[in-house]
Amino acid sequence: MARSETTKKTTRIQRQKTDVILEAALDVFSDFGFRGSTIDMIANRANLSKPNILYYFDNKEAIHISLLEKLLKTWLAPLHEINENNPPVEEICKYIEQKLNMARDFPRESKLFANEILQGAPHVLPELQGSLKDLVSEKAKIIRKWAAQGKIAEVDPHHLFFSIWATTQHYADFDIQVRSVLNDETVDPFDTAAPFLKKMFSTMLMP
Amino acid sequence: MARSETTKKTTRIQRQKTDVILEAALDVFSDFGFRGSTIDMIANRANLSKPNILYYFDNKEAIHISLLEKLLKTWLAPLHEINENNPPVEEICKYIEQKLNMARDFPRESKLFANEILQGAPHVLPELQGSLKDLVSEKAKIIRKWAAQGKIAEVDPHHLFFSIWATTQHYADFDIQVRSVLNDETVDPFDTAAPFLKKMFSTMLMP
DNA sequence: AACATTACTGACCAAACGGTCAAGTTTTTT
DNA sequence: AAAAAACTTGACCGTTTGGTCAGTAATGTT
Repeated sequence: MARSETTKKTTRIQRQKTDVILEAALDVFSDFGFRGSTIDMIANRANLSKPNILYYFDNKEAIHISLLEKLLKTWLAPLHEINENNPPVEEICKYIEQKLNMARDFPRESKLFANEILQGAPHVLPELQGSLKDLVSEKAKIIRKWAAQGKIAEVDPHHLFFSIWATTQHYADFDIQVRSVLNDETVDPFDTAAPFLKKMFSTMLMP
Repeated sequence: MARSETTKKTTRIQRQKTDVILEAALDVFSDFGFRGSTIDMIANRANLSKPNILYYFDNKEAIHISLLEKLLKTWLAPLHEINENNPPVEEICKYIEQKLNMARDFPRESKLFANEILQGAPHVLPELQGSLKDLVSEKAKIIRKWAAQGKIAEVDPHHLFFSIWATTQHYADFDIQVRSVLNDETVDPFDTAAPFLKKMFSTMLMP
């Protein structure tokens, strides 16, 4: 077991080093996937020795899981914020903007998550079937309520969320393809994506 | 160099075995990514010995590249079919349906491609910047023409394609997440996704 | 049947990898 | 200042992995 987990107190150095390691690991894992990454790559990026990494984490998998746990919390935060009492279309557009900003500002996290899901979610399947599913079905109820009240058009709430996730995360995960196809360095894909997506979803939701 | 590439003629056995190998490799690569897959895993799945695999392919990378080349051809076929002279919304909806059917019927190919792009497209970057970019800008012209003629609403053609790709492929690549959130084995996600996506995009394109 | 070509495999190798450990250094505590 | 605790690392180990090769078996050709 990693030394840092045997004691109760966390020291200053422990906090600093685990942060450095996780930061480096995010770089590496998001670029090469779990199996494509090596502890040596993480150690080099973090300017630490391999045994030093393993002093703070039990093994390679523990680093990965630690990253995913951190990620999941921030990843679901915007969805939590959807509020039944605010104007529906505004609320959805705000959610889209937040998700798009996250894709722009945290592309490594998005790719890490995409990698994990692509491989069948070996580490986060319980969370998908638990907290994520519950949160989504809670928010789906709100969407259905809005539709029943005539505030928005009738739409399948689940597919609405899938589409928002897919379109926003696409700009982080498929970044290289987006830029290859656009091939116009003067324009940031995210700047033009935001109005496009907002228009698309608000048009669909218009009663 | 692989024996099969040194001679001009391809024998019956060569065609059979390379097919078996590529089929097994698609299984493995789409599940574990390039780096997460081993030649032994492919050999086991194909019921062949490892050296026998390497008799037909130079190395692991050659199998991967061979798969990607095969994939790219069929992957872009539906986009080619978009015809300027047909009714715009129908034409886009047909494209969406074709892409969604491909995600349903060829999820392994979709995941293989997603894996490749996520890792920065090390093997297909030239194709993205070449044939894909050219094809997309050709079809973007058609979209803009339709809009100028008032046949559809004004939309950014590139983001339109990105959104179609993202939403349709999402059901293959993020399959595990989709099913975790829905958790309703009685309904096939693809069946309900089709009308949802068609409605979303046709509403947006309505002039 | 004799020969040539193609197909196949067990044994092997070097490099890469995840992980360990004893011994040393630095920091904190008293 | 001394003792204790926390931190760091070079050297090492067993396993996995991509790939080779010499020799054998099967297939096709004349």
